[in-house]
Amino acid sequence: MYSEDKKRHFSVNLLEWYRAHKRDLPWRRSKNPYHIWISEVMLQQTRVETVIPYFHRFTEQFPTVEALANAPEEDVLKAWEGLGYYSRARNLQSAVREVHERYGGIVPQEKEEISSLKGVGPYTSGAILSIAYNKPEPAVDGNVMRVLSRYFLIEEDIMKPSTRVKMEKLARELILEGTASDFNQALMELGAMVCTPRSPHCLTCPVMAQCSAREEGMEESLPIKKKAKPPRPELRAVAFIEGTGENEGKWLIRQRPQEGLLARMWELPHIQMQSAAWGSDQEVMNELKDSLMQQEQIAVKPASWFLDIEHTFSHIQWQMKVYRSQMNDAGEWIPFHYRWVGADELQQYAFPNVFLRIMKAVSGSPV
DNA sequence: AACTCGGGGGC
DNA sequence: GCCCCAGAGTT
Repeated sequence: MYSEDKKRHFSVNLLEWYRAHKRDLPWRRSKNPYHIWISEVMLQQTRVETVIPYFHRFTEQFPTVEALANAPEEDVLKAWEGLGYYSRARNLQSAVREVHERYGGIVPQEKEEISSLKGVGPYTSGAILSIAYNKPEPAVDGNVMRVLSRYFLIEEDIMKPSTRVKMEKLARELILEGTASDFNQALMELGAMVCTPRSPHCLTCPVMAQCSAREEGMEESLPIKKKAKPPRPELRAVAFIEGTGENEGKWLIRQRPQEGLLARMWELPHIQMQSAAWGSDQEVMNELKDSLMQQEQIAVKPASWFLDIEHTFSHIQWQMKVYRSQMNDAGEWIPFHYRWVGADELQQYAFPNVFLRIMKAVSGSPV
């Protein structure tokens, strides 16, 4: 495969570089496996700078396995609000509850046991075992695949599972005796700070001397990655409903379904529309009124256009029109997953970011 | 193997 | 706009 000299040069120099240049990150200040675990789940597909404030709040609110295991799920979701991929939060709490009950609150050190926990895949299991327990397991994420694909000039599509398996085998071989914790973090640190996706800083790289991509002038064209499909557009009409009578000063919100996109989070009532019906505001408001009556049995009166807003997920793009609305009759019956809430109560409910933006635009202040 | 699942930062 | 980010689960 690759020469022992090339591999050793990589491991030795990368490790030395990391110990001199590593960033002072909150989750590097202890080896608490539970805290390492939280950080690794938050960091999935999420930047370090984004995670830092969430990590501080989360570990303060749920400082131990027991604290998170005993917390109401809605509190956990609220603490995750804005971070995205909310199944991460639900899976984390579910897994922490299993650790609490089955393992006495001790994060397991066996690969099979930790890998069986919800939300703990190949990367996260390796990251926890190596970083917290210094076990010689690979932790291959996007950073690592970029670094390895360049240094060893690997031209396989990193989106393919088979490529990740190959990278894990290689990464495992690179771990020197007793250095797994620092080495795995060093790989990711190099990818984040030096071997960046565009314009890598090769002149400051500790392993430039034997980097194959650098030798071939290919560092900018690796790794190879197939393009993702563009998100599909969806048209949605939103009713921003202000209460009257006994509900004066309150807004009508509803909880999303238990499964699927943004599961169990709260939102403003809205409907999806077909492009054929996506016409004038008057036509959209009529459709909004009729559909909410048919689908939810609530009598809403859309009154005036308020805002157009777009929100892009990984696979869907919501194009939304928001209408100021009222109910036909104050105090009317509403379905069980609906709720009238005042401005002070809104802070207890977890909302997807797009609805936070809408409510902020309406109220002129953060909710 | 393809799809689902958020949101933001950097260029 | 586009890409990518300390990915995992489901089909």
